[in-house]
Amino acid sequence: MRDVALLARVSNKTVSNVVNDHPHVHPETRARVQRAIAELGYRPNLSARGLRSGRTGVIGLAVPDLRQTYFAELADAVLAAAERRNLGVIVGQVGVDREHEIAVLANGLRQTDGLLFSPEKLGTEDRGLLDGVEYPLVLLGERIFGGPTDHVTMHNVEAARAAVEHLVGLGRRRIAVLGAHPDHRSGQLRPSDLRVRGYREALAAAGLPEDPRLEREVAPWLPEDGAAATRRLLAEGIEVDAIFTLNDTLAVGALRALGEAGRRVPEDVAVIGFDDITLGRFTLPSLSSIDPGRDEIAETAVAMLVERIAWGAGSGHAPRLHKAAFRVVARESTVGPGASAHPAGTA
Amino acid sequence: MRDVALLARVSNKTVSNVVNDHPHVHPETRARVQRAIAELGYRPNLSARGLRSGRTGVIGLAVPDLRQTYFAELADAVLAAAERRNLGVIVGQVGVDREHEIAVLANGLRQTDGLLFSPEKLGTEDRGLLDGVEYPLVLLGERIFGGPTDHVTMHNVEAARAAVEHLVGLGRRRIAVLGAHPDHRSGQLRPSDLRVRGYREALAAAGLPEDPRLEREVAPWLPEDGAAATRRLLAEGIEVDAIFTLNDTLAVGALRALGEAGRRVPEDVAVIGFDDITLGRFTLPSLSSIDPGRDEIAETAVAMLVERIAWGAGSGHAPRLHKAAFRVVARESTVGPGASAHPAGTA
DNA sequence: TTGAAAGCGCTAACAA
DNA sequence: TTGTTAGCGCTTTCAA
Repeated sequence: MRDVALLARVSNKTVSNVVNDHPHVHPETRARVQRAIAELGYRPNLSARGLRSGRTGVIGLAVPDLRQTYFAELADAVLAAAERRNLGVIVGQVGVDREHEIAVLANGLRQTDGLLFSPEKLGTEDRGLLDGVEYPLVLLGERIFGGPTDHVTMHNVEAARAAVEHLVGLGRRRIAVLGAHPDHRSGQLRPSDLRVRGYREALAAAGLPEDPRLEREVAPWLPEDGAAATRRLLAEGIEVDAIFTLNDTLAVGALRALGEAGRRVPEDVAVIGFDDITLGRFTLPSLSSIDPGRDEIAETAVAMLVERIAWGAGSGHAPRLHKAAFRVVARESTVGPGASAHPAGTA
Repeated sequence: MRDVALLARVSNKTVSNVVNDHPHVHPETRARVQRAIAELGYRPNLSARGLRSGRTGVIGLAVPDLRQTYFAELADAVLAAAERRNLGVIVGQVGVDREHEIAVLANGLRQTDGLLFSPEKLGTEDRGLLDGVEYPLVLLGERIFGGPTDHVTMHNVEAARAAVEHLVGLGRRRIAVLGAHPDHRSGQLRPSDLRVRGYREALAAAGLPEDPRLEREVAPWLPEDGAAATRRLLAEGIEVDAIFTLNDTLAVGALRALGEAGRRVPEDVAVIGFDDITLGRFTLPSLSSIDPGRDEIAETAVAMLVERIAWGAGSGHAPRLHKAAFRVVARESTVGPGASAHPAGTA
C-alpha cells in the first residue's frame, strides 16, 4: 500500500479511500491511484483490515451435515446470498454431538463477523446458552425457540397440514406419518414435533380419527430409516393408503420399500415428503413434496445477520422471527403420471 | 492479551508462548497464565495473528456447485479433514462461468493460506493461468493436467474400465455409455473423456465392437439429462442390455426412464453409475456404482496443501499427482436383488 | 526461561 | 479533497 501511495504520489489514506470506494476522491486522483494499483498488482491485506476495522468480511455457517441434501442445498443458497454481498463463508459441520455444538456457539467459527447456526442437538432447554453469545447470531431451523436471537424458520405446522390436506383431498383416509421423534411427547419443538402437529390438525379438520399405529417414530431421517419403517408398517398389516414422510430422504426409502412390497404408488399408497430436494423430481414415481422456501430462508438469514453486524454488539434490537413461504408440490407419488406441479401455496 | 499478561504478571511474549504451546515455558508460569486466560475469557484475535504471522489458519475450497451430490459429499470430507488439523474452510462456488473461475484462481478465496480448487470450466488449455498463481494450490479433479501444481484425482480410466468389465462379466454385450462430452474429440482430458476411454478399453479387451450409437453425449450430468438421454436411446430402437452412466445422478434419471418404458432393471437392462453417492443405496433398484475414494481424495488434498503451506511460497518442490483407490460397488441395478456389495477394488 | 521493543498493513480520527 | 498520526493485537527478534 505504501508502494502504491508512493507511485501515485498520494498518501496511504488516499489509497485506502480509493480501495474502499469512498466518495470525495478527485476523479483524477482516483484514476492515478488505480493505475498504480494495477501496475503493482496490489491487493489489500484482509487480515490487517480486519484487525483495524474489527470486521473480517467473513460469516460462519454451521450446519449438522452437508451429506444431508437439505443442508447441502441450504448451504448453496447461503453461499449465493453471501456472495452477493461480497462476504466469505466459513462452513462448519457440527452435527456430531452436543459438546461440539456448544463449543461452536461459544466461539463462533474462527474469526468471523457473525454466525448462521442450524443446531441439531441443542434444544429449547439450552436457550440459556444463547444469553452468553456476544457476537451477531441468526438461528436457522426449529430448535431453541424463544431465545434472544433472530430466527429464520419455515411454516412447519401449516406446511405439514397442507401436505396432509393434499392427501385428504385426493380421497386418502388411512394416512401414516413417518419421522416422529421417539421422544415427541416431551414438549420439545423440533421440526418433527411441529410437522406431526400439522398432520394431526389436518386429520382433525377432515374428521379423520387419529390412530397411534399410523404415527411412526423414525430417526434419523435417512433413506434406510424410511425404508425400514415402511417395511415394518407393511409387515404389521396396518391398512394404509397414504404416507406423509417428514422429509424427502425418508420418502426415497419409503418409495423403495413400497416398490419391494409390490405396492403401487400412488394407486395403492400415495407418498408425499418435505423439503423438495432436487432429486425428488427424478425418483420413480417422482416425489410430491413441500417446498419450504429454501432460497427465501437463506436470503433472509444473511440479510438479518448483516443488519445485526451493522448495528454492532449489544444494540438491544428485539429478536426477530421470519417464516418463509411454502408450497405444496404435487408430483406423481400423489397424483400419478402426467401430473404437473400445482402451486397450492401459502405463507 | 495485555490484560492476561498483567494479571499473570508476565510479559506478552509469555502469554503468546503459552497460547501457542511453545516448549520452554515453566509449568508454574504456564498454569498461572492459563488461569488468567480462563478468568478473563481471553481469546486470541486471529486477524492480528494473521497479520503478524502471515498465516490465517483458513484454507479455501472452490467447487462448481454444492447441489451436485458429489461435490457436497466431497466438501463434507474436506471439512472433516481440515477440522482435524484445526483449519477453517471458506467454501466458494465457482461453476457459473469461466470468468468466475479465472478470478478465483487469480485471487484465491479471500484471505486464506491456500486453495483447494476443483475447476469445471477451465481446461488443459488454461494451464498457463497456473503459472501466475503465487499461493499454495492443490487441484482436484481432472481439468488442467500437467500444470505446475499438486493434483489429486481418481483412476478415471481404470475405474470406468472396471465398471464396464463388471457388466461384461455379467454377460452384457450391448453396453451404452451416457455422459460423453459433446466436444469429446478435442483432446481434452475431462472426467468424461477419460471414463469414455475406460469404456472403450473394456469393450476392446472383451472383443466387443464399438458402436457410435451407444456412446451418448450428455451434459450436464443431472438426473433430467440422464432420463432424457435414456428416453432418446430407447426411442431410437437401439438394442441395449446395459448402461454405464458417467455419474450417479445421470443413473438416477436413467433408472427413471427405464422404469417409465417398462424395462426391467437389471433383467432387461443393467445400470451402473460412478461416484457412489449415498442415495444410490436406496433407489429402486439400488444402484451399482464406482466408489472413487472420496475420503482419500479429501484427506490427501488437505495434507498436500498443508505441506505446501509449510514449505512456503516458491519452494520449488516438484508438483505431485495422487490418484485415489477405487472400488466397484455391485448392487441390484446390475446383479439383482439379494446382491451384496462385492469389493472388486483396486488402485 | 522470560522480557522489551518493533512492526505486520490497514483504517479511524483528526488536521490541513 | 487530501495528509498525518496513532494504534488495532499479535508474533518476531534480540537481549537478559
